[in-house]
Amino acid sequence: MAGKTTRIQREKREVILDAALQVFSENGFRGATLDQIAGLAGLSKPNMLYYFGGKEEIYCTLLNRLLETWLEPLKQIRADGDPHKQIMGYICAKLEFSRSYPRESRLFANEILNGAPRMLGELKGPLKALVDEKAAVLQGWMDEGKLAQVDPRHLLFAIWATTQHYADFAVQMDAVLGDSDPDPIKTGSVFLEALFFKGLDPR
Amino acid sequence: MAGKTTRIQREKREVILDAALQVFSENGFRGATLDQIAGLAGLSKPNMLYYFGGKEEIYCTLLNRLLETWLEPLKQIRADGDPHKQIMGYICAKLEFSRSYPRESRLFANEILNGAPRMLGELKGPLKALVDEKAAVLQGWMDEGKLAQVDPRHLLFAIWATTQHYADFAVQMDAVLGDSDPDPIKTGSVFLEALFFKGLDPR
Amino acid sequence: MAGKTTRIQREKREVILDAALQVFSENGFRGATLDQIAGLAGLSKPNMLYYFGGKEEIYCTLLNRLLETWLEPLKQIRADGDPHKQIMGYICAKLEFSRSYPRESRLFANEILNGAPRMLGELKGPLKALVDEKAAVLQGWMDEGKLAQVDPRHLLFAIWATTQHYADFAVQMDAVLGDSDPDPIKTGSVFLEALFFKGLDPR
Amino acid sequence: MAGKTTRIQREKREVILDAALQVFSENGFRGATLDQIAGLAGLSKPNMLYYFGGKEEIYCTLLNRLLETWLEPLKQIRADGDPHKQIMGYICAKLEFSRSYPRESRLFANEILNGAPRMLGELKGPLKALVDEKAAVLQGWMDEGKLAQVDPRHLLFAIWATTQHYADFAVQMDAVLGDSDPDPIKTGSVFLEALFFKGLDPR
DNA sequence: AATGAATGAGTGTTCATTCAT
DNA sequence: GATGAATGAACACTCATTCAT
Repeated sequence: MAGKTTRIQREKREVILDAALQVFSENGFRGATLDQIAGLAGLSKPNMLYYFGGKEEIYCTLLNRLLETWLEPLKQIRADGDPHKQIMGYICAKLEFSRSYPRESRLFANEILNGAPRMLGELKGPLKALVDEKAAVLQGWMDEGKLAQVDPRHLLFAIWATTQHYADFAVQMDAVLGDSDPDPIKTGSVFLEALFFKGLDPR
Repeated sequence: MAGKTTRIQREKREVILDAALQVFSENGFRGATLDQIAGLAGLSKPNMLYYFGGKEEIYCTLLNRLLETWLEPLKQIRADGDPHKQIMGYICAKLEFSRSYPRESRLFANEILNGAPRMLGELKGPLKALVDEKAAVLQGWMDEGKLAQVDPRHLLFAIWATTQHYADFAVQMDAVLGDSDPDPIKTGSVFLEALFFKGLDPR
Repeated sequence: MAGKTTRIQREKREVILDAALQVFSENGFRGATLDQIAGLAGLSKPNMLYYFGGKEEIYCTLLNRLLETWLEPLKQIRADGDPHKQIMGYICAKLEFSRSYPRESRLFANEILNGAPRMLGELKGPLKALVDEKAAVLQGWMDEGKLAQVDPRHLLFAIWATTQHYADFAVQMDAVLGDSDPDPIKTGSVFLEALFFKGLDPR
Repeated sequence: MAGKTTRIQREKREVILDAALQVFSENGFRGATLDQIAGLAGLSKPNMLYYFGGKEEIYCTLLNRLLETWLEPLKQIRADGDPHKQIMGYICAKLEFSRSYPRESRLFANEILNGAPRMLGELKGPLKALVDEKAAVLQGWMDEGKLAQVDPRHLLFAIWATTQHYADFAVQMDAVLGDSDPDPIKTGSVFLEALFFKGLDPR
């Protein structure tokens, strides 16, 4: 019995979160209104607030969820794998994320752009720790001569920047590309693999 | 007489625009309030609206100005120059822009992220035309064997993404880098030059 | 069957009324919320409204009950008793009421203070009648020389004011007394008895 | 010039405060609405909030003002005066206050009744200090045999209770008295002077 | 050119009450 | 009897804009 009720609750919460993701990613925290979210979710505003305590709570729920999946691909980089394969795999995973979850990417970008008021702790804590760890892995590969000697953290920044760009700046890309490229992310994938493969070649 | 008044008017408009840039870049269009801008500019709200018709007008004035300087570095790429020098120069110019005008970069990013409702025309028009032109230049260099064969537009995207990242995601960078890197843009410059130089090498 | 259900119903109603008394006396009618009351009573809000028609009904039920016990001590004053004993007994009874039922006293005070919108009829009817009756008793004692000649109604007002003060203004008393007086009502009892005894002495 | 503008502002603030006093004293803090106050003051709600930061600020402004005048009569009690005259003067002053400022008295009573959440500090600080000081004066008179030996603080409580009763419980008094007493405070004054004069006689 | 004052349309949130089960 | 869900009406407060001077 409790299971069934919970299922309904979960479903409604999902509907709300999905609508909220849409609205927050398009308008940022302050720009979004609960009216928009409720309307998109097909609920009355007070009813929505029956499932979530408030605007902030909805937003933070989204952010917290996002962060988990956000860090996941980077965690997959293993020191005992082939450097180029690992990095290419990471780039592809990030691009896939931009393709499948562009709204999440824009939500994240919006938060950072506005100074990350609700996520700075996560960035300075878990993210920094993970980057430190993986930067050491990259540095190890460079020291072994398997990778060009570059700053490992800035390499990660470049991967983030280029791959997330396909989600965050999609409007600009579409405007610039017109109808010429039916699948920009595919084209981008080919380009980025080439760029980073050659650019990181140790020779 | 009109000349003297105009000078004062221009100065006040500059003060307002500077304050507006600050506030809009930190909070986005909807997140910013005229109170904040007026306060930062040291004017009363009604007085500010004597110089600008409204919130939208201030914002659009900023955007329009921005676009001019935004396109400038790209225009500098000349077909008769050395490909690598030209591209490295562009990257440096973009990075310098991120260093000197991070607020402008974030303003632009915010606008794109939110769907570019007030700039889509500019993107589809002037920007697309310029990109088409310069993409042809890049393609020419590639055809001449002076540059690796890659998609020229996505190359531009990558340059934009990586260089603007130093302004738009500065908060994240600072969080991840801690106090270790006193000048991340300098480090980034070295890294990006290496990446793109090697990555675009025609061999 | 109806008897058994009724017993449960009565018990639940008691639980609700007790919680409501707590909340209403602390926050007034408008300041109190059904959520608070239901939470304190350990019931769900809709379930609580199964037992009472609404906020108003709960509140009025409390008020009506209160009035009965409120008038009770005054009724005990008998014309054939000893004047001083009767009056001292009344003062003591009122003080005991302030000690044992401070929440009821504050509920009453709140209602009067707010203009007695839900109790004015009771005041003008039963209360006035009772006061008129007992005022005549007091007047009789005065005419017989057993009590100082004072306005009997204002004497009652003074007794009400001073005794109820120990419940209604308890917060202020505690603040003023600090920790010096472990039992202010006891001290007050001694004081009030002295004051009224001497003050009403016919000599 | 600044003076004239300030005068208008002050006048509006006064109008608002007067309306707020009316509404808050009738309904308590939570029971009062800004709509009521603004309507009574003849202003739109946002315009009212142009003069005061919010509901709390209006309320606290009232409370702070009140406290000053509230303590004033008690301060007038002088150790070198005649005990009975001083006390009778204090009672009269308090009664006058109840006559002239019944809304202020009810505002105060409401705040205390609800636990004094916004005034407890003032009660424990300045009020307690003043009471301690004046209680010592009273005690001195008692030690000199000029006043009956009673607890001086509870004497003050009794004076407060009886005099404020004429403002706080006016509705009840009117209901009980009907039309018989055209000036209850006058009658009360006579009664209270008799009560306290005889009640505090040292013999 | 500048400002105090004013306001209508929102904006997040609360709450008593009702509905469906 | 009991509860999760839903809602309309309020409510405190914000904000871009306008008006009067």
